[in-house]
Amino acid sequence: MSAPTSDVTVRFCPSPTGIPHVGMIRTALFNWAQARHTGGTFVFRIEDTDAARDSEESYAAIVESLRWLGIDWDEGIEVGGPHGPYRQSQRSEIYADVIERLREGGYVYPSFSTPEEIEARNLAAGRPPQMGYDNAERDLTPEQAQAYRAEGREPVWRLRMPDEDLTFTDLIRGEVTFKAGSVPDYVVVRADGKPLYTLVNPVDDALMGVTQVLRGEDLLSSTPRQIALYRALVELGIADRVPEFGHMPLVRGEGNKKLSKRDPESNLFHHRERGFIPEGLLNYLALLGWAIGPDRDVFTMPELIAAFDIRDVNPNPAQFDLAKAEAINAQHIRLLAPADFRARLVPYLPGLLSADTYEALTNRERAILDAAAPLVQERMVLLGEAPGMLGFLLVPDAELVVEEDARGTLKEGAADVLDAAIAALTDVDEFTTASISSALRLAIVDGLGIKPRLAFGPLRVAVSGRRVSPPLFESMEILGRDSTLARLAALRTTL
RNA sequence: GGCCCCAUCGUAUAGCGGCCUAGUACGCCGCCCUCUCACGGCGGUAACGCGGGUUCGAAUCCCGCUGGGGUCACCA
Repeated sequence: MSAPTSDVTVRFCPSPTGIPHVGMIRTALFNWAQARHTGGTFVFRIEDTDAARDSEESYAAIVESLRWLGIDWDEGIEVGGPHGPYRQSQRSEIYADVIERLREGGYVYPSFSTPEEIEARNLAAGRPPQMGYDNAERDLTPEQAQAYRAEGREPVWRLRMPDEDLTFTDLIRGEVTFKAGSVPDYVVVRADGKPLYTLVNPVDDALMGVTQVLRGEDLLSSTPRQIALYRALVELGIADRVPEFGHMPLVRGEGNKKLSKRDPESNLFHHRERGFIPEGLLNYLALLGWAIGPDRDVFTMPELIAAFDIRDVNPNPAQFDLAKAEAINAQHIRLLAPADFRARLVPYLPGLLSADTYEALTNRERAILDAAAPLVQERMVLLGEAPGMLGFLLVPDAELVVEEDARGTLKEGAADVLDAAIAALTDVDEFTTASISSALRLAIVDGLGIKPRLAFGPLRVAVSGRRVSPPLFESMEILGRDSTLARLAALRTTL
């Protein structure tokens, strides 16, 4: 967020409906990366022109998402800038003025047909009903318009589309041409006078100096309409130029449909709750359509910024693969500095800790985390695994739950093993990992002649209540002698 | 249906005319390490949709086909 060193301006302009979607975040990420790579400006605008669907909750969630991920913006909501306001719901006067100029210039015309009438005309003419508007009112006379108004009809306003082929060079796909006549004149102003996305999006891009429009492929087919409007804005002196466009591939879900908003995997917060860290999720999302190099797929955001160029993005759709995402996340968890990792664990241990930040914890809690975090850092894929991995260290002995599948692993000799362990650990001088290890090996492996693999299973179950746990001797050291012995004895009495 | 986009292992990708008997990562399958699980190490499985061109030479360029996707609102 320093002064721009290039005139590249990109923007992220979601409409605040629903929960933040990973595809939407990927769009924000690529725009941000493009701005940061080029030294340009990243604008964050909100397209809330649909009062029926927009919500403040959604707005807040989107802002929170970007903040959590560390995607910052130079201009836009909350931070302001020279082209504000950045919420379209607050820009009505601006649009009213543009609409007036569009009318005066004859770029838009009133259209009185209802959707039903349009469909009826298509049917009557033997055209498929999906063909849409037939441009029937392009040349309505003032008298005809007056007649409609006399019937009490309020028109929508449509932009006159050019009658020739429309071509542009997509930054990701190269040259794209739409055939003349394939895009009908479209509505830019509702009957109630309120502008639509089709108008405000290009208008704001123009006013905010956007030079590259980078968005999802789902908007590719609306590009000719935007370019047509843009040309009008240029002629009216409202825009200096038509921006470049780049259409990013869609993020697909299982199968090959677009990742649905209904799918939990599309929900950014779902991933956060499960314990994705920003570094991991962002890295994975960047991999959907982009690669940093031939034999590498783990990288940091500074590395992404250094290497990113929207022109290198793949045009083909990418499937969201949770397993791969988790693997990438696991790698980033391992890359975290130990203290950083430890601190991030805290919010994922609700109910097991007395506070939700490391600093606010008790000394004992901090000591446990200090010792235990390094033991689990390379065993975790998601921070949400923390309660399962560390819970036994934070719970009073009496409240330890021995899980059924863990108890199920106990064999005949378990009681003898526990007895031998209790005896050995009672006598051991220093209750440290090294001495615990040697004492137990001496007593059980050597003493009872039981293979290590079988010797420590019952102890693990007794101490952690689970089949899988952090390293056993280290865990015992953290618990301390009293707690360890209490747990061994507790399990012993149930055999 | 019209328009538009896309096409390399199951997935994400590298490849931008010869370095490709196609590389990497995830996944999967073995083996090693090992107190569990991970980590790490070693090995394996697996792809250029099809057909025509262009070229000395094509995964790479062109055309067609096939397949998939997106979009056709007074939503964005």
